[in-house]
Amino acid sequence: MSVHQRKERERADRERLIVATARELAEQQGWDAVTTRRLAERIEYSQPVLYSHFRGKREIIGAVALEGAAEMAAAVRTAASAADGPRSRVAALARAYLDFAQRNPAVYDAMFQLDGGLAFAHEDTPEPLKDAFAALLESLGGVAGDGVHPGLFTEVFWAALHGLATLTRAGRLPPEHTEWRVELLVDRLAIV
Amino acid sequence: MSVHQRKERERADRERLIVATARELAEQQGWDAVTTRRLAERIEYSQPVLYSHFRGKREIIGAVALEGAAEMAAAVRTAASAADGPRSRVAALARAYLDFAQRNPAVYDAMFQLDGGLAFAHEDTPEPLKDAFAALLESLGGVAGDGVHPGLFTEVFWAALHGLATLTRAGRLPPEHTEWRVELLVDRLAIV
DNA sequence: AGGGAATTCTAGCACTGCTAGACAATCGAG
DNA sequence: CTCGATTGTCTAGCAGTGCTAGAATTCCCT
Repeated sequence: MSVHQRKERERADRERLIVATARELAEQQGWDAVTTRRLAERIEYSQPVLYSHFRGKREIIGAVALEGAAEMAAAVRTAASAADGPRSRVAALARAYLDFAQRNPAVYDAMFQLDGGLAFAHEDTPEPLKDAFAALLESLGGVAGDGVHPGLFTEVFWAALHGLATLTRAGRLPPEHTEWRVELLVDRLAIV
Repeated sequence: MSVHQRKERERADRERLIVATARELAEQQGWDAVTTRRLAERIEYSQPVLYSHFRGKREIIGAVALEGAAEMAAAVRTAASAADGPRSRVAALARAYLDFAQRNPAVYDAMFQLDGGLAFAHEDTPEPLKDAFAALLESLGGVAGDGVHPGLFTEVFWAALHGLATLTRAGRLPPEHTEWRVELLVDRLAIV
């Protein structure tokens, strides 16, 4: 019985190793460099081992995305709770969001840019994704303004942050005045 | 002399055919289905012909993106000029933008999601891209509000639209209340 | 009509995600 | 402690990708 448990533990360890290695490789050299061969070589197993843990590359991306969602939710909550007053809390949330996207570009891609095979906006959406949205809602729901549905407001605010994050990182927006853009966004959208 | 001209004309025709076919194929079956082999087969030439017109697949995507940028600029200008009053003009612009993204998903991907090898926010940015931004600026610069740089305001508004477009299309936002989101965005961001 | 230049195609490289089937390690029963 | 069976892992390969060298063809001009 104990042998079986040990094996399961080792298997779970290896699965975590795969996800962590994929993430590391993606952050270092981009997702294009994350091939099944390179990934297998880095974890010191052969390719087919990957397929005994995940259905395919897409599911590995999905696993990185879920990990990232949990971290982002935590980062956003931490930043929001450290601020006082609704205005500065929203601003802190926005900065934390953009900061996370900039510091973990590959993870952010896994979450929103690539196909990780994850369902969104359904009841079968994985818990970490729903929780990440909930983390935004907690701080944003209160500044939606009268008669505006908190969820809808959060969606719009989130979309704006997402747009800033992706356009900036893709070189579509000059990276200089990021802080001013955040200020403008918070000042206009949030009703304090 | 005239023979040479005819050849150049035919060559230009073929180049347009390549771009149009790539776009068509991408809209029909997604960019993943646009392989050099399939594309070559559809234009009834062999693969290497593609490389006598473009450096590679990336440049073909870039060509589709430029075509799309020109069309989007036109669509935005048309919608804006048909509206009266700054408020409804901004709303019309926003709807036109999101409408374009929804109706031409592959083109929108070529412009903003994929790597078309295009430079942004530099002086060597291709003209159609600069003009598309200019089209937004024309209608948005006037509602930036006192003391807010029109270009910066346009960037933020654009980012918000881009976020809505991508998150909606990727299934990250439920497609229902799109119109409400637009209303909220325009009401809050634009100062009329 | 035929030499020369421009154009196009055939065939192939190194790579991708993924998998069937051969092989090796491990476990439980006698 | 040994042996058969099960589990786990690897080797080798498939069909596909973007891209290119060099052969083959077509076309133009004298």
